Amino acid sequence: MPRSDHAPVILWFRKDLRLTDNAGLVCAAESGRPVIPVYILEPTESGNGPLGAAQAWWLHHSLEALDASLRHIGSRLILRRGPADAVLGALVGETDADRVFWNRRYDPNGIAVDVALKEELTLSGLTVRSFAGQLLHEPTRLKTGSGGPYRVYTPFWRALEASGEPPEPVPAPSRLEAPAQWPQSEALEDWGLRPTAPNWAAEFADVWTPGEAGAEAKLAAFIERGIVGYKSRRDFPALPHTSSLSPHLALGEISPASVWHATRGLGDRVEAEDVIHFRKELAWRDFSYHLLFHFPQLASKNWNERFDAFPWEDAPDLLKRWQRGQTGYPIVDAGMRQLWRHGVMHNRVRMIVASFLIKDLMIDWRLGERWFRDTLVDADPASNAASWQWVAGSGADAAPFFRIFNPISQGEKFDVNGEYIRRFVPELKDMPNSFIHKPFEAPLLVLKEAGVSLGRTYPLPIVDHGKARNVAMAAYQALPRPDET
DNA sequence: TTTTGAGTTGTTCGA
DNA sequence: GTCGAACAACTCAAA
Repeated sequence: MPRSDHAPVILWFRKDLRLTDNAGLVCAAESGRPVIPVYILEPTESGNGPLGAAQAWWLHHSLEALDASLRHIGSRLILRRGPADAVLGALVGETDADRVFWNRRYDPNGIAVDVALKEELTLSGLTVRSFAGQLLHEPTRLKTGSGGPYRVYTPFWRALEASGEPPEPVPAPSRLEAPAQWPQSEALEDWGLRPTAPNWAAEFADVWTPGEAGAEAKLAAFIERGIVGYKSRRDFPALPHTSSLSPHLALGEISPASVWHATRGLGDRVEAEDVIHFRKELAWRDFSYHLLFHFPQLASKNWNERFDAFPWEDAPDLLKRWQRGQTGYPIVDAGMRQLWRHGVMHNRVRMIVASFLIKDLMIDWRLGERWFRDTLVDADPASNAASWQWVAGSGADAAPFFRIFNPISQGEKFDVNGEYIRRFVPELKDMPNSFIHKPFEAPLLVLKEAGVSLGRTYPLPIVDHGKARNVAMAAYQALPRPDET
C-alpha cells in the first residue's frame, strides 16, 4: 500500500472545542487515517483576535477538557504556539501529514489567516478541507431580495426561519486512529492562561464548568427548567431563566445547531413562544456575525458614520468607577461586580450598564466594548461589538437615541425585591426594597438602620441621572443630519 | 422604479 | 394609578 494512504490528517481545533457535531473531526475520523488533533495559540495580531483575560482562563480549562475527551477515544491534543502557518508547516514536516482539516471561523482576522493558509498549504501539495459549524448558518447564506446583506434583524430572522432548520448535529466519533508517533506538545501550564496573583478568577469555577460536558449539562438544565417561561422570565436577573450557554458557544464547546435541535419536541411542557424567543437569541448571534462579516470594522468604527461626530467625554476616573462597580447606582454596580466576580453578566443588566456608560457618562462605547472583551468569559467579537453599537445607537437596527435606560426604574422593574442587588452589592443587603435601587433617596434613619453610610460604605451617585439624560439627549440631537455631513 | 409599512429590549409627561 | 402619545427622522426590505 502506498505510504500516502496512511499519511496522517491534521485536525486543527479553533473555536470548536468539542467532539459532538464537529464536521471536520468526523471527516478526519472517517478518512481511516491517523489523526493529529492540534490547538494553536496564535499571536493576537493573527488568527483569533485578542484573547481577553477571562476567556483565557476559560480556554485553559476547555483545552484540558478537550484533551481528556480525546484520550477517551484513543487520541490526544497537541498544543503549539505561534503563527498558524509556521506551526502547521512544522507539524506537516514532523508528521508527514498530507491533509489539514478545520472548521471555519468568521471573524475578519480569522478569515484572513485561513484564506491565506488554505492557498499556501494547497500550493505545497496538501489537501485542505474546511467545514461549517460555528453558526446556525454561514453568514453569506441569507441575502435580501436584492442580493445584499441584512441590516435589520426582523427580516433577517424571518429569512432564517423560512430557510429551514440548521443541519442535524452529527455524533462524536467513537475512535480516532493514533499516529505511529505523537509529535511533541507544549505544556498547557506554560501558556500562563490563568491569572496568578491576584487570582481574580477564584470564583469562576463555582459558576462554570468549561468544556463540552459542562456545556451539555448547562443545556440539559436549561431545557429541563430554564426554558419554561423563558419569554418573560429571562429578563429578571435574579431568576435562573437564561441558558448560560454563551461562554460555551463562544469557544464552540457546543454547536448552535445542537442547541437549536435540543429545543425541538418539548411537547406541551414548554410553550411554543418560549422556544421561539430562545431561538431568536441564537439567531441574534448569527445576525451579529452576519454584520461583522459584511462590516469587518464593527468593533472599531461606528456602523452609522453619523456618530463619528459624537462628543464623547474623556473621563478615566468615571470609567474606572464604572468598571469597579462604584457608580452609586445599585443595579449598575451589581452588574459590573457580577462581571468581575463571575466573568458574566445577565443580559438585561448588560443593557443597563452599557446605557449608563454611554448615555449617563457619555463615554465612548468602544471603551465599554474593550472592558467587556477582557472580562467576559463569553467574549465574542461579533456579539460584543454589535451589542455595544446597538445600545449606542450607532449600530445596525439600533436603539433609537431617546431610549435611555433609567437605572432606578429598570432595577425596580426587573429586580423587584432587590435580590440580584443583595447578591452582588452586599453592603446594601439590609436596605428595604423601597430604597434598595435608590439609596441616595433614603431618609437618614433608613440608611442608619441598614448600616449604610453613603459616601463611605456605599458611593454617592457619580452623576445625576436626570441631568445626564438631558445632556445626552441634547448631544444626540445635535448630531449632524445625514445630508449635512 | 416607486411606494409602503415597519423597525428587540424605554421613559416621561399629561390627561 | 393607568394609559396613550410624544420623543425624530431614517432607512431598510419587499411588494
